[in-house]
Amino acid sequence: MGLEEDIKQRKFKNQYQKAGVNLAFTYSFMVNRNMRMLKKFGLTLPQFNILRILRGQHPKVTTVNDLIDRMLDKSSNASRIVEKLRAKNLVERRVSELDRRAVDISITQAGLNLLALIDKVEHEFYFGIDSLTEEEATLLNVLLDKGRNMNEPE
Amino acid sequence: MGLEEDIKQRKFKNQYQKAGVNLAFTYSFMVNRNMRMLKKFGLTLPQFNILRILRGQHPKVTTVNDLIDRMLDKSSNASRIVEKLRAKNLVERRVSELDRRAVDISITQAGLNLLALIDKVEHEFYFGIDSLTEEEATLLNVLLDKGRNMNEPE
DNA sequence: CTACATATAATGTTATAACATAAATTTGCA
DNA sequence: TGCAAATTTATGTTATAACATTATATGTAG
Repeated sequence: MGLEEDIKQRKFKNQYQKAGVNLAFTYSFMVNRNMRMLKKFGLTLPQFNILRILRGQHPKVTTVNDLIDRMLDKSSNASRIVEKLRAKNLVERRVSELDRRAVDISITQAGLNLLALIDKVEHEFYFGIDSLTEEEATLLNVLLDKGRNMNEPE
Repeated sequence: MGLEEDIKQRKFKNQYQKAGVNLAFTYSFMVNRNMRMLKKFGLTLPQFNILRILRGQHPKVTTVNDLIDRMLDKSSNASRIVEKLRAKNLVERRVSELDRRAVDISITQAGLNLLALIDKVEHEFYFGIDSLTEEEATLLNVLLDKGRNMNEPE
């Protein structure tokens, strides 16, 4: 279904305006689906994203600052999300030896096990796997990357 | 800058996985910018979206149910967002004559004036206007529409 | 006409996001 | 060295989102 029908009777002034709305609508569509799926595993989307970053670094540790850098949404609540994960024994937290301000975080075996479980349905996080060819998906990525290059407003 | 550099050192298994992450990252990029801009006008993004729906219907009225249908994120808090707008005299609310459960909402002249002001910087909501050709933007829209067609997971 | 199901909006509650500030440590430099 | 500035994380506060419930009105079957 095209965007105009999805959000009902709206004309767009140009393709750039439509792309902005389309991006938001498509994201919302995707993220609702992802949240529903993750809920079955007892995770929120930010918790899942942080777990994945930690797995990517494993067995190296990751500081809170590193997490914030790599998070998609740059939330300032990384500490609290980590604490939620720690309460579930999915991560460990330890004051860094080198810099006692910093906190080294690492994923636990339980965390790795949970992610391994989620990996089995990972395709549900993919976008367009049912409907785009590999070439189309590649092109979509190129266009998204390119579209983010904008001039600073004012 | 490409996605891999933006979120630092990550390899994707395939273009569909990358597209899912890319969509979230690009949306976050865009929405942060939009929120910052709207804040100057004293609006949040959901408030702005509702105002625009109301303007699209103007001078017809719109019920809360209609709003929920047309909202991008299907928030269940439409009533409260409308109340925020009413407190700023940007919308009016009146119990429907035909169905006394329903509430007719309409944008006020002040609301129209505010949107007219924002219209002048509307291009900041556009995606890719600085970097995509019209053809590329059109193609992006086609790919997003197409990519949303997925099979229902279980 | 009554009783019950449905529709519509508002509200209560809990969790999270956004923003500001605080506390502890490190760094750089006079 | 000593001290201000910067860095890193945690926490306080307010606003909003998500989810459930309630209140009121309408539709409908008997």
